[in-house]
Amino acid sequence: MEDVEKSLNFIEHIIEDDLKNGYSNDELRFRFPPEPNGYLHIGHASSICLNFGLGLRYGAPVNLRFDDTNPAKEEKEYVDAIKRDVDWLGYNWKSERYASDYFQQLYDWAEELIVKGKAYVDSQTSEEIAEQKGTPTEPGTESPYRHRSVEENLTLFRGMKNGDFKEGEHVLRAKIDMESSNMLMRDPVMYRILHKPHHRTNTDWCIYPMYDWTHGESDYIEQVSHSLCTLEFLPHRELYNWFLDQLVSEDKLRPKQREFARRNLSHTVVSKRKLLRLVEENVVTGWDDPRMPTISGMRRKGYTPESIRNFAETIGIAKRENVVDVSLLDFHVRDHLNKIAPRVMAVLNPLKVVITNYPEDGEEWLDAENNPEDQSSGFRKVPFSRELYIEQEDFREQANRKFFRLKLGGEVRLKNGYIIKAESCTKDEDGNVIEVQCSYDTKSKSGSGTEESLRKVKGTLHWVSIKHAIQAEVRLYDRLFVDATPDAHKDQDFMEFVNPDSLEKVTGFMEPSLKDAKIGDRFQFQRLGYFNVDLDSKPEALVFNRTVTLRDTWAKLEQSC
RNA sequence: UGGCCUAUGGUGUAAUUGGCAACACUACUGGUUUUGGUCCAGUCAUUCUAGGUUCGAGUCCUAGUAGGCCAACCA
Repeated sequence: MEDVEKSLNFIEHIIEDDLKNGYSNDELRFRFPPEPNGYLHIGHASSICLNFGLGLRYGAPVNLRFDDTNPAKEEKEYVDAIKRDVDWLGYNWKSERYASDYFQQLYDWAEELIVKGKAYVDSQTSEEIAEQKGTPTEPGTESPYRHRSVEENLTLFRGMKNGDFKEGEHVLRAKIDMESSNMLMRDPVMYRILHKPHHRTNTDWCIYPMYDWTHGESDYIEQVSHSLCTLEFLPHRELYNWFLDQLVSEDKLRPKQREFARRNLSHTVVSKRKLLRLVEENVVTGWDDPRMPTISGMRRKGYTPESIRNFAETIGIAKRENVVDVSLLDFHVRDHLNKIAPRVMAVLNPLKVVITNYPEDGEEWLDAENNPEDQSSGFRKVPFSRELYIEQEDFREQANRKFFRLKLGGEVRLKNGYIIKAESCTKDEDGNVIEVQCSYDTKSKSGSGTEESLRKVKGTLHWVSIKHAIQAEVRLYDRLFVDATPDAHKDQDFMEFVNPDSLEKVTGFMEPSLKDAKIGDRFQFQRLGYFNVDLDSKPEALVFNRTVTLRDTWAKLEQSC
């Protein structure tokens, strides 16, 4: 009765089948295996939610494993950033692992393969090896070193390990099938010489295992039951299984690799190379710029972990090409923020309003509801006085009846305050309205219970008392790209689609309750959107980011007005 | 010229494995509302094509078509 039977995705179907056919629930184990060579982005978030979500669903442990087999690209800084991001998303890993933990075991197994005649040292250049690899339509040819003796292979491999050779002099290759229709089975490289210090093993090793020789074996060591990766690894599965065949013992669980389609977000690029260009060419301010699709960027922008998890859950997982519309992410961000974000009033594009029949030095503190979605959030006080700011867009000298805002001779309610009527306005020499003179209905105060206070007027505006307002920098973000698939155009560089107006900085005027806002605090600026306090913010100089606008039916309607 | 994967509304996923194509988002209607927000109700599909099997096909068979992946000492 409680929850409607949720339909399973294809990965869950596989697991359910395995459970029916002999796997026990406590054999289930997953892992999230990033290479620590960059920052995590929304695509990784989807994979994190898949693996950790499965862990939660089946009560199974999930390891965080760093695939750190290439010291040329990897750094501790990224390890730390990745841990912080996964943690922020709200997931707990059972155990923190590193492929580098397994270097010795991997090496020992490699010697075993040599002894069994399943691996050999090749002494050709990488160009020669590539040449012999053939093409997808033509078979490869065998290396002249393919039939070295076990003794010679062992001697050479140990020499490689001991640092007797320069980079590129030798590699260790698996001896499989140079004519396989799967290029990866044509004697793949297992080890290469790299005289580079590793962020964890330092100079202990100068040979490093390749991905294919490392990943499945690491899964095996950790007894991962289902090793999930993206579709481009599908051809690797045959090799994954071949390596496992060489060393799996009967009494241990044999990991399975299964592949799913990576999620693509519209109006976004995620490749490290492209994000780096955005950073280097100063299109954004850094990897955590709120416009970046990195987890750190989304965190800074004010997205909540819950909204990202809900998003990942909603889009699901499958095997076909996809481009998820970014509006779905926006929906989940709004959906969660609507429930948790306190409402406040802030004016970003001020127009002065003078209440001519309000006392010159008058001031009163009105009750304002913090969140109509959350009764427990209570009320706060908001100051009212004779001179206020409203948004410029909220006043027109004249307008048709679809304009539910302030116009000359018309009435409108000030949120939490009084009903006012626009009597006149003054303009500068260019004809721009710079001030509106209004009268207020003295008995119409919100919540006072008077007949006047219950009057219905079409339109409620947010506002702020000028003399009480605090000023703050507000950063208004828009999509970084104007095209849905910026990097899918053959003849155009993705940089051509950068939105020139993705950031606008304004000075906002806010109700004084915001004075003590702390970095990361989230608010709804009523009628405008959700905002949070940026990292750059200081107590005396607050900085807000617009996380996402409110849904705006009026903006669409406006053209027709 | 080879091998492998995929195809369901504008978008992303479902369909008890052969039994009324469902859910969410978007868009559009209307209602409620002291946020043009939220909330509520409604509208939007020849399941890539053509044949076939069947009482019955998104699902099975055959032949096409389209898209993707594979030739790093990257992961």
